[in-house]
Amino acid sequence: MSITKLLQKAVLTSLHNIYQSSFTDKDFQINQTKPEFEGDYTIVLFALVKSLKMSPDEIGTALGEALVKENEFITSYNIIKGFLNLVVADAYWLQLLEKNHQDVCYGKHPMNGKKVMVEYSSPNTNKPLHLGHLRNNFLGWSVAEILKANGYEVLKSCIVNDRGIHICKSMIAWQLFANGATPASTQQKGDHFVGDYYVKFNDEYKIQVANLVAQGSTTAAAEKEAPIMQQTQQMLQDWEAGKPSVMELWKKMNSWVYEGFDVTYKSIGSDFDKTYYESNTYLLGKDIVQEGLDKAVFYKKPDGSVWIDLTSDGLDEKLVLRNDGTSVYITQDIGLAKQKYDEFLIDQSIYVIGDEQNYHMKVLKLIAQKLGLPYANDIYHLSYGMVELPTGKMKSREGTVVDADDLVEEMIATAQQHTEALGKVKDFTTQELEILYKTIGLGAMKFYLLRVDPKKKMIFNPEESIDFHGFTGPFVQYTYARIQSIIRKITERGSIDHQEALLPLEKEVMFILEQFPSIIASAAEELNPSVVANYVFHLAKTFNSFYTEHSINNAETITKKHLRIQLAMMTANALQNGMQLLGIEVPERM
RNA sequence: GGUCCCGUAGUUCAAUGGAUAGAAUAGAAGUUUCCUAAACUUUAGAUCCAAGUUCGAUUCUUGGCGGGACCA
Repeated sequence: MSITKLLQKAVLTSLHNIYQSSFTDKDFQINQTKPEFEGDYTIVLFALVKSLKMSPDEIGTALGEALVKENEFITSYNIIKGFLNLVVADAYWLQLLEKNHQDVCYGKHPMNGKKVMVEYSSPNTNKPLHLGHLRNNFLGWSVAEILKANGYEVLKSCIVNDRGIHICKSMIAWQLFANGATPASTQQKGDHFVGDYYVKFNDEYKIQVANLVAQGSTTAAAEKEAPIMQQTQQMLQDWEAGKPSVMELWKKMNSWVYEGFDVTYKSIGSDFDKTYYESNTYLLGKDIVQEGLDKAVFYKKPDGSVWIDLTSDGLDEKLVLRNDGTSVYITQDIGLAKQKYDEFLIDQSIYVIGDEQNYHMKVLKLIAQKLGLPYANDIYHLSYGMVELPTGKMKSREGTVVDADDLVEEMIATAQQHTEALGKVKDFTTQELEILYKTIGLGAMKFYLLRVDPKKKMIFNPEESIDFHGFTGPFVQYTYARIQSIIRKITERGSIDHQEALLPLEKEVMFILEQFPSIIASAAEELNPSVVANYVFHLAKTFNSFYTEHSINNAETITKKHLRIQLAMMTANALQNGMQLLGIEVPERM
């Protein structure tokens, strides 16, 4: 049990003993004591003042006395302006250390029998991944790991947007301009190759529209009539009709893209237990439309289109089936949500999708609820903010989109430069160096994108992202590597002296280590990896202060040495486990 | 027009309604005969504005101002 829970229970018991009435944990708060006061944890007394009609000092004194008397792990107390500061016994921290310093599972929670699906990544097959996708991928993967560490069975899934007008655009452009070129013939990664034709489409389209406008068309008419657009629309129809030549081209170009994606996914460490393709799911949900009509949740307009009225929930009327009988995104999404639930019997369905789709996801959940679908309440949109550049939003038209592959390459190259400049690993083999550069470069990038609260939009500053100092992945990795270096030199282990008083920095590190299980739990509750990133940095930072101040191998006494070795081991373990939850490896040397 | 989100040091980020608002980076000054200086120490610097609720508000409410997203 965590120390805060122990304290909570102790306070409730003491309060009951003193005042003979029952309280709940909502009647008081437990905070960490501010460093300028003596103590480890603090009970805020103000909330009790009202119900007990006594001064904070009176309550604090009675409570403090009782707590110290009734609990071995609380040694003393002091009261300052309505705050009851409690000192936790050194023995408590020491037994925590002795018990857990070798436990590689420290911080993780037992299986809870619940099954969750996390859908993330979800790329389009008309262009390569960019910076925004990276935030999505790292978030999704990390959230899945965090849930696993909290005892959930997790399925990672991905829906590939492999059909539709945008896919046809690159197909048309390839037909028109490629002269049979392929990724192999141009030595290009498949996703980039296809992405280039998507760009070519837009270039040509722009020219054609301009020409039509010059000939007297209105812009709106020109955009509709441009020959290349007409061809694309025709191709979409052919695709839906299953025309063999179109299907063949579609399959060929998509396979190029998948080859490219595979390389990227492998390098950034994304993986999936189940991949859905929109070409297989886009017809789903039509049966649900009928069900909705039967239940009068949906209604039909005179033109035959089907709608749902969400105005009573503060939203709009929403189209669920077009008058030509084709479905819209929301229909498919409801269909896929049902399929996921039916196929895997999941308890919760998490969607890692950008906040631009907040409205859409709200509608999805609401429709599911109105239809009375059993999984409706377990749909959760993990909404994250867009990644912007210091100069503003990324715009493909202005060529400011940061490509994922380029970025990865750049980060690894930067890691190499820094490492070479420091010259600490000259004895590494070429292969070891390659692994190290990747570990550091990707570690820096993942940490940079995960350290911010997912809900908030973030600014990606290229210069800042390649800085390996301060609040960064390499900082944490470095702390880990230094500890490993010490541990490698250790020849003996021994027991620790429980009588010896803890130094402030020793205690501070243990204090932070104690919180690790609670941190993992709240990261899962909030579905927020930045909680872990902040924690791991804080731990590393505090350990580094301890490390410079106190020698481990040349400690004052042999028992101190044993204690500090255990402290270092437990810290390294927590750092490694915490980083693992973020999808970041830690090197033994750097 | 409607719905929603966001305004914290120069910059990028923290802070279940609690004590003197924390970090990082950039700035200034230091630390290496000693376990990896990708480190450590010291220093200066911020809650958009105005009301309200509260013993207490960065946090909750309302209204402004500024920025962003989405819906037709």
